[in-house]
Amino acid sequence: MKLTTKGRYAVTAMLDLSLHYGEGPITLADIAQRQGISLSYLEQLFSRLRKKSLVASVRGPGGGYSLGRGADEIFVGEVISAVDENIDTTRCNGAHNCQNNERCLTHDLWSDLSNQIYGYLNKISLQDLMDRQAVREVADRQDHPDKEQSGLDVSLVDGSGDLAGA
Amino acid sequence: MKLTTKGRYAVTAMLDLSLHYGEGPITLADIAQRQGISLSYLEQLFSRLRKKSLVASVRGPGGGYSLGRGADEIFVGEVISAVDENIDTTRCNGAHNCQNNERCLTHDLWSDLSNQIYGYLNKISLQDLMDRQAVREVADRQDHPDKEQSGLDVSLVDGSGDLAGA
DNA sequence: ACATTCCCAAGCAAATTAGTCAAGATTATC
DNA sequence: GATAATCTTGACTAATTTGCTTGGGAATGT
Repeated sequence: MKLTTKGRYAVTAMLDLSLHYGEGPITLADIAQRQGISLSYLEQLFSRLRKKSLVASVRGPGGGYSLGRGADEIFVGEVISAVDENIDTTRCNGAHNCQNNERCLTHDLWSDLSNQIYGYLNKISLQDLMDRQAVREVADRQDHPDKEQSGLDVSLVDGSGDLAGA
Repeated sequence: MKLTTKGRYAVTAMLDLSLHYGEGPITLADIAQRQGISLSYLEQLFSRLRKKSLVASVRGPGGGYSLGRGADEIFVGEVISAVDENIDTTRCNGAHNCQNNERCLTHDLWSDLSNQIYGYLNKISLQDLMDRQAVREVADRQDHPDKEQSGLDVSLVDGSGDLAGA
C-alpha cells in the first residue's frame, strides 16, 4: 500500500468535484486551476478514476466530469486504490513464496495491515469530507479568490472519525 | 506518510531481532540470511534505527544488534517512522501555504489521516507480532531450515487488533 | 466548421528505492 | 599485538515511481 501525493491529488480532485456538484459537468481545467494541479497529470489520474467508474465524463463543449455515484457512496480508500495501481508490492505478491519458496516473516502482517487501513479509509466518504468546516472554508476561498478569509484553523478530524474506534 | 517495502524490511528485521532476543547480540549477517535482505541495505536501515535508539549495537567479534528496549515497548509505527524520513511530503510541509500561500483543500485531512494511521500502528508492538501463531511458525522454519513444516495458514490479524475498534 | 472538451500514448527529469562497493573503527580472541 | 569479526560510514548505481510535458487524436455542442 502507498499513501503519497498521487492519492492526495486524486482525493483532492474528487473532493473538488463533489463540492461543485449540481453545476453540471466540471472541466479538468477548472479543477487544475482551483487545486493547482497540472492539467495533463489530472487527465492521467481521471483516466484511472473513470475506469473504476468513480467519475463519469461528458465530451465536447460544456462537457467535463461528474461523480460516478453520490458523494456519500464514494470513499477515500477507493479513490486511492484507483490511482495507486499496485496495491501490494510484496515480493510475495499474494503467493506465499516470498522467501525460498516459503512465506516470509511478515507476509500476512502487511497484507492484513493494508486491508485494515483500507478498511478505515473506506469508511470516509467524500460527503464526510465536505461536511467538515475547514474544507468548506477553503472551498469558499477557492470559489471567491477576492474576499478576505477568517483565520480559523479547525481540525478536519473529529471524534466520530477516530481510527482507534470508540 | 509512506508504507512501502522499506518500512516492511525494517519491521521484519526488528521482528527477527525480537525473536532471537536472549541469544546475545545478533549480527546483521544473520538477519540478512534469515530474512533474505541485502546486508548493506540492512546496514543503512539499522543506521537509522540506531539513531532513534530502537536498537543498540555492540562492535567487534561476538557483537551485533539487540533491541533498544523491550519488545513490548517498541511499536511498528516507530520503526516505520525511523526509516521513512520524510513523514509528510505535502507541498505544504506543515505550513499552510500549499496553494497560492493559502491552505489547500485537503491539507489537514492528510496530516490528520497520517496521524490516525500512525496512531494505529503505534499500538502494535513487536511483542504483539511475536505472540501471533503464524509468525512463530515461520520463525521456527527459519531457524530450522531442514524440518518439514505444517501447512497451516493462520491470519495474523485477529479481532483484538482491529483497526476499526470495538 | 469550429472551439471545447475528453482521451491516449510517448517521453522525460527528479526523486526514491534497493542495492553494491569500498573504506574505515572497534573489540574479542588467539 | 595480530587477526578476524563486526559495526559504521559514504559514495556510487540501476531500477522504479512520481509528477509533468508534449503532441496528437476523438467526440460533441454551438
